[in-house]
Amino acid sequence: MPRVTDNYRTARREEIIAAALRAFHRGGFHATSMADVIAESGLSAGAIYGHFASKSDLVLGVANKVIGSRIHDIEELLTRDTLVPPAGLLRVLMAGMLRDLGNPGVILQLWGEAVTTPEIRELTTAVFGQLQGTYRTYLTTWHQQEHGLPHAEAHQLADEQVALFLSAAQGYMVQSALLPGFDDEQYLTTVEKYLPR
Amino acid sequence: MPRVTDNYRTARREEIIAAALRAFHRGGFHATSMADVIAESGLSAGAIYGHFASKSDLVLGVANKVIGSRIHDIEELLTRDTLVPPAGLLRVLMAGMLRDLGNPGVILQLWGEAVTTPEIRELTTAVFGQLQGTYRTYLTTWHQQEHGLPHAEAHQLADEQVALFLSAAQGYMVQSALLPGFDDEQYLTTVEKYLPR
DNA sequence: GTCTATACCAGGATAGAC
DNA sequence: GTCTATCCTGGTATAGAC
Repeated sequence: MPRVTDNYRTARREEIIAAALRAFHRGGFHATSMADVIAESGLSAGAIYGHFASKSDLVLGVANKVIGSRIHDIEELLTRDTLVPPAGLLRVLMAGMLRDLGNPGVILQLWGEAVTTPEIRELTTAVFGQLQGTYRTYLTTWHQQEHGLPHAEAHQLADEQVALFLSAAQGYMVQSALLPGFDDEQYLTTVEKYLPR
Repeated sequence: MPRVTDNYRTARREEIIAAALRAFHRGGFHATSMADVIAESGLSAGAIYGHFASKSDLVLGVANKVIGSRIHDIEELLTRDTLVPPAGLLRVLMAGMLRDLGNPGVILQLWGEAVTTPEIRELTTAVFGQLQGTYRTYLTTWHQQEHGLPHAEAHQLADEQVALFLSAAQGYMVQSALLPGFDDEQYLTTVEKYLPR
């Protein structure tokens, strides 16, 4: 089992995915043809179909990439031991998203796609689950440490507050993608001010 | 200028739009073919192309319908003189949306589409603008009446809080469409509890 | 593994009769 | 205004050489 070849394969896949992401970023999933992706990648049809069985397979690959980065961010956050306020999580997540996506539009497209495409839906469900879980854990710890609540109480509080933070994240994405004069700094400040601390 | 004919025309258009909405609701904008819409409407290709120039024209018609209902809801709310708490607005808006959409998925698809299609984007921008404006007005009045704040102060407060309510609405849609165990009543209760009153 | 060239088809749109 | 039948393009995917 040739080790070098494996590395090569995955590298090529990444390369293609990156190109596809750029292309989709411009035109969305459906308006973008394989020819566009091919042009963007600088490769050929044959090369791409050697790595991805179909266009939807490629879309799935891109979705995994986009969403995998989020999961990575979350896990990275969990390894830290300094406890920033819950709203701070939001800052980190949104910054991470902008960093490696450039623009939150692709996320909205993914959500739209998730409504009707089972595979994509599974992905988004998984991420929301992760996000939920992370925030729940975070908030529970937070309420214990910061307000000295017993675990059970902290947990219950966390449980009911999770949805708000989820909304704050989702609202950020929608508004930054579609609201002309969106001011992200202003938004995050407001969230910090009003969401539970 | 035949008056009856005009009524007839718009009625047909509505009929077609309703059928298209049902079809899109099942399969999304892109996976749904004109053949699907035609079957769903019980009409023929010729009939539909007599009323809509193209598929994207039809999508635009559907978008206008979906989004027009929201604007109508908002205006309806503004005519009332009893002032419900700001979070109550949310209740009414979400209920209205579910009433005549059945399911918020189409909204997510619309957002995804808005990212790359200028005409759809204009529509969503318009609605967000309306929503923003409505909430701003509402919150301003609310803070004056409920907390006796002077207008300027109330206005400023309203200004910074708007984004939160927008997020609450957007989060509701995303979560109810894509989060398996979403409990809408629970969500609204939480929003009422934590968002500014 | 990658290239070029091409087969093949889904589906949007139209022509022409009624 | 609406119908049926059909055209035709854009775009996915493959065949076969290198």
